[in-house]
Amino acid sequence: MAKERDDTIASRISRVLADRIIRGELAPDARLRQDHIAEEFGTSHVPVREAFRRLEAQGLAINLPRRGVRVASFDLKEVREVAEMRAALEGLALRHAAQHLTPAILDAAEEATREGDAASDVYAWEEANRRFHRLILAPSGMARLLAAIDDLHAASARFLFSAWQSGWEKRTDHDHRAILAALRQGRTDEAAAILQKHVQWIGRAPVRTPSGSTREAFAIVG
Amino acid sequence: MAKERDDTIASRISRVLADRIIRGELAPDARLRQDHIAEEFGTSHVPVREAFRRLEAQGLAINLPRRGVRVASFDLKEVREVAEMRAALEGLALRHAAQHLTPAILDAAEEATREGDAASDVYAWEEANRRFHRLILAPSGMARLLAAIDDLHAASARFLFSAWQSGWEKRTDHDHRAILAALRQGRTDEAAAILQKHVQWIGRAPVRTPSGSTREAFAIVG
DNA sequence: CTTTTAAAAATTATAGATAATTTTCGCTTC
DNA sequence: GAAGCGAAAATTATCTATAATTTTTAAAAG
Repeated sequence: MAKERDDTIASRISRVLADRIIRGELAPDARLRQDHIAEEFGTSHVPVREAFRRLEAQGLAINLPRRGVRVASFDLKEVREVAEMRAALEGLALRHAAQHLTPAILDAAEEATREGDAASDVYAWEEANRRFHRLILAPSGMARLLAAIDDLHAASARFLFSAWQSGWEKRTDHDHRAILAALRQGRTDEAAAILQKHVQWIGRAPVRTPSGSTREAFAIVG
Repeated sequence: MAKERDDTIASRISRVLADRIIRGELAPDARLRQDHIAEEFGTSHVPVREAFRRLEAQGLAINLPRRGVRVASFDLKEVREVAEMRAALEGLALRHAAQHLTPAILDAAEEATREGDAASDVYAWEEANRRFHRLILAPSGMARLLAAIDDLHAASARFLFSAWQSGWEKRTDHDHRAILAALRQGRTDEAAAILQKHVQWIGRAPVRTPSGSTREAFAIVG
């Protein structure tokens, strides 16, 4: 079992808080009070503050010195920005990963696609989708690039969960299959082109606002 | 004068350490001892640890839990990786910035190019080069993208200072001028294409190793 | 002369305490 | 009822102290 020996309290707190922010349990602009969080985790506030620095760097929280840390807010402009950054970086990663892809990896990616298609809620779909992308990009072996993409996926997931609070409908992911088909035939440029288009597809869904009315929310659905 | 009211000790420490790492005053793999740094800055080690988390996120340091923080090391593979990430992201930023560029901005960028050409040492050149890139990309208004590019520029500068320890020779930057010419004529795609090629140009220089022999070092020179 | 071992020193990670600042909330005034 | 004011409470940022762990040093054994 993975001992948490090489894991500080700070990193554990930052993972848990990141997850809550992504899932929307912590709403945009919500204050993150260090002493409250410290108490919840049964620690002092020192590791909590270190966790905050991590969340800041990931773009999930913003720090206003002396006035506390808040969950970062976002808007359609940022959804577009993240989509375009993902297109640029995932395209790059795929071009490098292509030559290292094995049939086994592509089969695993296809399985992830099937699981995504069968997902009955948005959380299951997101997990499968993220696994698909990671599977085909990780063989690039570009650590810095992959870390940047991971942070963008976290942002994407947040947008998605915010927009699709309920009412996920199953659908067949034709893009994923087209990407895999192109990769299997060695048509890397075509695979990268589909991928770049794919992650820039922004879906919209109606969400209920706190005031009871309805507005449109936007999110990356690739 | 800029009061340091909205500036924590931690952020000041992280800026100073980042600068030292970039300039090579702190060598790759050098240990960063929190108590020593705390003493130097006349603080306790708590803000030092927060600064470490920032450096980690920037890719300038790596943390081994319980075993301390070290200056991140790098190799030719990472130089290439950063160059390609810069090409992808700066290309994206320029395409968005183009429509917001004014003659005044382009004039300022041309002035930065002239200053870079006239620079007599690598530090002055890097400063002018970074200013050129920032000037033409900032009008994109894409905060997350620009922050990512800033971190990549920090990495680039580190590679550069590591390779060009001495012996900087003046040269005229034709790429910068070609980019500006294309932008002035509204040929955005051409400008972006030159920029993407430009930042992937990797120069090489001989460096003396600690053992007295000579090897080749590589760095992004755009 | 290398390897092993054990004690000593240094270092990290976290807790608990405190000063400074900001936020909250009730009271007053318009 | 809105706007301003001023304690009181809450919160942040930092420091000092301490337990746990790692690294270094040096001596002992092979």
